[in-house]
Amino acid sequence: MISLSQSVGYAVLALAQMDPEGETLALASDIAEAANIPKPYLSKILARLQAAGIVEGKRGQGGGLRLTRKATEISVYEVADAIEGPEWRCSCLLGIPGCSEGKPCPAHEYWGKARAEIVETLRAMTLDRVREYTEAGWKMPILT
Amino acid sequence: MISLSQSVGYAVLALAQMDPEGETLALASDIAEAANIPKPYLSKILARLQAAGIVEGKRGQGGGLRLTRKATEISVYEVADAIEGPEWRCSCLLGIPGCSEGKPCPAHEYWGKARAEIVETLRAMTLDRVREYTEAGWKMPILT
DNA sequence: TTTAAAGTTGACCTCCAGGTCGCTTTTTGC
DNA sequence: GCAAAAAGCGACCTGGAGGTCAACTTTAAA
Repeated sequence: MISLSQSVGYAVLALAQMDPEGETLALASDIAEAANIPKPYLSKILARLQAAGIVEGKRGQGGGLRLTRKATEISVYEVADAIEGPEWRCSCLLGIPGCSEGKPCPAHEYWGKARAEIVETLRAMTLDRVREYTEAGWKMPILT
Repeated sequence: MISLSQSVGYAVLALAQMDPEGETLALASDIAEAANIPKPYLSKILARLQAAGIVEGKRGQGGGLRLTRKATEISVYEVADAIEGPEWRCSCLLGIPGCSEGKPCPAHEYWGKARAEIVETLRAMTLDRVREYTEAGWKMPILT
């Protein structure tokens, strides 16, 4: 498998459901339903996003969650950092432990360039871009 | 993490240790030592490579393993198929279950192109190319 | 024919991502 | 002040990847 973790996908989709201006509050349960994410699991994801300062929660009746910045200023790159930690950018294509600039694996040079392009794309992929897809009718597929 | 599994890396490195002409037999324990792979785990990897017809084992005293084809004719792509199954090529960048052509996720189009390039590179990355690195002194780093 | 060298196999262990549950805490409206 | 509504938190379960072990089978050399 060549991909980010499922949790990052959930996080991106959840954030794309929220008010792009970061003004009105959304309920965690509404987000979970809209994005088709198990509610309890979404809580944990939101906790990480909160720790990273991407969302802000308000407790109590009438509470909810909102983006701390506008959707145009939040990238998938940043979300991946918040969920997986910054190491996700440093992985080796062949999964070889200890592979690094000093001890490059046979695929290191190629993968370094390809990964840099992917990272750049993810940096440019902001939440408002993702919203274009979700607003165009895309729904998280339901698990079997 | 964006990478293939560690097992694929082990498999590639193990194969790169063997006679590129597929003639002389190599001992599993020698391969394990040369490539710095836990011996018992290597056995399981070799079993899969054998099931895929990439290597051939000969039992008994004086036995060992050899490539069934020349190193120039075996690609990392093929090895990944043997170890992970053919699904590794179809994964979604965001790890979203059910993402497909019919139900593309917001990163689907971009990732489809990027993945195709990666796959092409892996197809062109044959074992003899990998050997160039290992012969140039590269060693699998030792785990802590 | 024995024996030691080699690969083969299945059971088992550990760790982590993904996922679930129920309780706790905070806040608002009445 | 109290009850309901919301987020927050910690314990727990599950499956698969990575890894280990010991027993088993095959085979060639002595």
